[in-house]
Amino acid sequence: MKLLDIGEITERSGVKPSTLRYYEEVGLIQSVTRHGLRRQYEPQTLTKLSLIAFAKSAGFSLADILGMFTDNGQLQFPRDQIRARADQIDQRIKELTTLRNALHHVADCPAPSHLECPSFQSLLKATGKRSPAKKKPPAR
Amino acid sequence: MKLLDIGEITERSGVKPSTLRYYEEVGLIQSVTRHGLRRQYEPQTLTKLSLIAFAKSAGFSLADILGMFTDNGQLQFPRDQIRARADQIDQRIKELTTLRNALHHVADCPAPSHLECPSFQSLLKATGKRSPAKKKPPAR
DNA sequence: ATACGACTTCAAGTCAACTTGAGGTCAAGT
DNA sequence: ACTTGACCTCAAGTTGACTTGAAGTCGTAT
Repeated sequence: MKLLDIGEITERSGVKPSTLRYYEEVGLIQSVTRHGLRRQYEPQTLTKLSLIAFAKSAGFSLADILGMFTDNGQLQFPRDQIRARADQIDQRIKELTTLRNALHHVADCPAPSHLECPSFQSLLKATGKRSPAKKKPPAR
Repeated sequence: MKLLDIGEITERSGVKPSTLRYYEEVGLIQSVTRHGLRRQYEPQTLTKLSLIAFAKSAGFSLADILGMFTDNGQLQFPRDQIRARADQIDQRIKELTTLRNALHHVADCPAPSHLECPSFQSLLKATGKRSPAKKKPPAR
């Protein structure tokens, strides 16, 4: 089985060497051996990196992702967690949709200043009033 | 015109005192005077905070938001910027929708391991292959 | 007059996910 | 034998948006 240099991994995955070393440091990936000092990776590392990119784009943190691999390196992406995340994303989509509609409205609204636009005002109320405790959207 | 203590602003806006001081430090809000050492805010600061919360949730940074206020403190939310942001959000919505559908599929897919699900594989390819340069979604 | 508690300042710390920089190593090509 | 350049390590820096902590001030109620 042919092993890959870090440069090759970078080229084929788009993930920078510094990031790869960082991922190794936090335990996300491993290099199987060294050629001199140089890390040698198994080709399947590329798949793993795709997996990581995917999970990241789904809003999982690196720590979350770390938990998705079993001790023997197998993927274990619990289905209920996936569903939960899908629901969060759904929620986020709804928020963003409201936001986008609001923005479109504001952009087209003939009121001289946005503050005078009634929709904008009620939008402000809606955005500003919720959650005097937490502010972050569920899935970034 | 009745002025408000920082505690009152906090209570009515949900924004913590430390955050309010920070916002003042970066020039987003101002306190009009002091009562002893204590900042006193005009009531319209609450509106401004709603505005800030709104813009933040639309994906604008504090620096962006700072640029939306003129020197005399008036709101100036350029319509073309708004449209551009709306389009970015639209794009993000599409990405998230794809993602959500993919997640739902994966959660329901009968393949024993996700890696064996063909849709998941092509999904990985799609997520992992784009942009060997930049990785961040446009509007978080 | 004194205590209380709500505020104040300022510097430093936090978080995630990396990136940067200085200085070093090593295998392969000439 | 030597140069090249791709890699290495390790500590420290970066970013944005705050938060925390220690030590101090002040108005108001008792």
